[in-house]
Amino acid sequence: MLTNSRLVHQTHDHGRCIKAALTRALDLCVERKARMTPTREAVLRLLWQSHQPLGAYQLQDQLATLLDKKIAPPTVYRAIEFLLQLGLIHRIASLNAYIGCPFPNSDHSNLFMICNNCGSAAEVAHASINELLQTASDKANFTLQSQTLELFGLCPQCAYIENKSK
Amino acid sequence: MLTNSRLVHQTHDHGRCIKAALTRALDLCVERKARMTPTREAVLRLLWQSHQPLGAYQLQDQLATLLDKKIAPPTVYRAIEFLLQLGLIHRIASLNAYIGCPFPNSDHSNLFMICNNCGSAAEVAHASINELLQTASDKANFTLQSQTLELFGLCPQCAYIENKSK
DNA sequence: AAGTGTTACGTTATAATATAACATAAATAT
DNA sequence: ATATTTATGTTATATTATAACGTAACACTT
Ligand SMILES: [Zn+2]
Ligand SMILES: [Zn+2]
Ligand SMILES: [Zn+2]
Ligand SMILES: [Zn+2]
Repeated sequence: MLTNSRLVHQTHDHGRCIKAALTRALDLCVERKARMTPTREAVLRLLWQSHQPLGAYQLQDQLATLLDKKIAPPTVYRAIEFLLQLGLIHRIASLNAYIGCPFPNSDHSNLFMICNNCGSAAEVAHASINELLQTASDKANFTLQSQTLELFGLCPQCAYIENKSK
Repeated sequence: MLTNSRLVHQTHDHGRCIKAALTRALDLCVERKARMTPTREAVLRLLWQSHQPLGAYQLQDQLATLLDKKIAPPTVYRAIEFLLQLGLIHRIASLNAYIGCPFPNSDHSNLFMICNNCGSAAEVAHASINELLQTASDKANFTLQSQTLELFGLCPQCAYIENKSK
């Protein structure tokens, strides 16, 4: 079970998260002969600014500040599309939002644990869940191609606080 | 494993599906002292007209025909909201679309198998998947409250046709 | 039956998310 | 240098969803 769940839900040296993500991204770009442009890098940075998914228009706002110029929606969506293609980020369908992928190299069917209270989202690659989904698909004669798996609830921190206040 | 997958992906007496859904809905309304109005019933009918999820604006179009009058978005969304509350329909987040629930009584965390080719969606309540998701959440100290689980691929029929044509 | 509160619907406007279409600029290849 | 590809700028618009406020229908009390 590959996950960034500990990290996401605890205070940590977050500068490292960002730096590591950028390094991975640059490596992947070299490998795939893709170009990491300023806009694309800025979007990736913003998506790693926190462990909370951001919407396209939140990104747009923050890009204006970061790049010090107005960016129109198509540009934002193009950068998002590019990063999605490379597997550097994911889309959280139930939130219409995007988040950096902590392990873009490993070919994974991912799962997210999203906190209803603080909005943080941890990614989990859980082999046995994926196997079970595959088995269930097989049994139904369904040819599984992709999946959206988003769990909502309370992260450890928020659950702790909630319990305390009772 | 509770599922309507066989039914969804095969030709069947679909009138029965619709009739059964309406009966269940009316029963539930009596039980909950909720009102099944013409608009609400029409939306439910439309969502059972096929086993494919429909978007709110598709519903709007079809409502115009079915009720023989123009219906504005808020009315459509109100009916959707009502049916969602009663658990009579589900929202498919990755499609922004809605579909009738085949077993609204059983308290279930559901899963959908959605065909990328024909758009049909089967619902599956799979206890061991849910248990595993619960276990994974527990391990991560995550308090699971709800889930979105949508599998995309090819339904048996479409997979069969695809194989044949190769 | 009349009055009262509640629930649902009508209507208009608008918010939020996403893409189409076409022009320009920058990078890469020949 | 020129041609080709790739990325971005720009304008307009499509798609999904909700806010706000008024009216009508229903249901309960008296
Ligand atoms: Zn971090
Ligand atoms: Zn939290
Ligand atoms: Zn049917
Ligand atoms: Zn199909």
